[in-house]
Amino acid sequence: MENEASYKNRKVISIGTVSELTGLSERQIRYYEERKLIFPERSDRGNRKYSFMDVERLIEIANKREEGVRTDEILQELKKKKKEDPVTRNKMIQGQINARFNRSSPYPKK
Amino acid sequence: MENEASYKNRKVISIGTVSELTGLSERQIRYYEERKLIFPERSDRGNRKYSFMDVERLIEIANKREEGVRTDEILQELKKKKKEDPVTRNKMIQGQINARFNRSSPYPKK
DNA sequence: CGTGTAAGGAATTCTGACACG
DNA sequence: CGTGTAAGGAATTCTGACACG
Repeated sequence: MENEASYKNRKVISIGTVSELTGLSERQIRYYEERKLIFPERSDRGNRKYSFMDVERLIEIANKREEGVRTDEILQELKKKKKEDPVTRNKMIQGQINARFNRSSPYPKK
Repeated sequence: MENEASYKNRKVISIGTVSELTGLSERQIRYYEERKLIFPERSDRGNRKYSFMDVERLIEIANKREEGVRTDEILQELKKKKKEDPVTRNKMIQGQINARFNRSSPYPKK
């Protein structure tokens, strides 16, 4: 249950550390959030928290930006990638299976 | 190269977050470091940084403490465990890999 | 021994805005 | 569009110490 993948998605890294890890300025990191490219969580008092997955995505974004790709183009690429990715399809199918399974459950949600 | 295990050992979590994750006070976390039970890294400005592995160890420590085990006893148990655990050898090798990985970071400590 | 707390300082993070372009 | 920066405030973290025990 507590597998390695869970570490990758836990939002526990603060923006200063993410800045060091990615080489991006905090300003850039916040801007990419504004452009819907990343979605950090917030701590109780409002500090952004990122996962290793977010850090990797930011590095990808940084690479694209170096090539001159605009943030809205990067956003489209990320959306497209999601659909094309064969793993995503499996997950979507799995989602449908789960949906059906849940629907036929003898224990309705309400 | 960028395997899941590396996430578990990267020291990127600040003490406030570790406190939330473990339920321990910052005072306690710093004290366990003083007693050589954990070894966080330091950021440029001297802020402690912990890994998920550290968080798990702290939870273990907290459980022992609840049972009334003293910190020096916990220290002995950890040492003993290290020798007995066949996985430890592999982790030590992983540690060397991480050390190399960190050394090649674009952001050296100094 | 293990942990709480007040103390003072230094560094972190946040938001909204102006600037350049 | 994308990013730098100064601004002011609020929360974070650090160390060394006193307290209780």
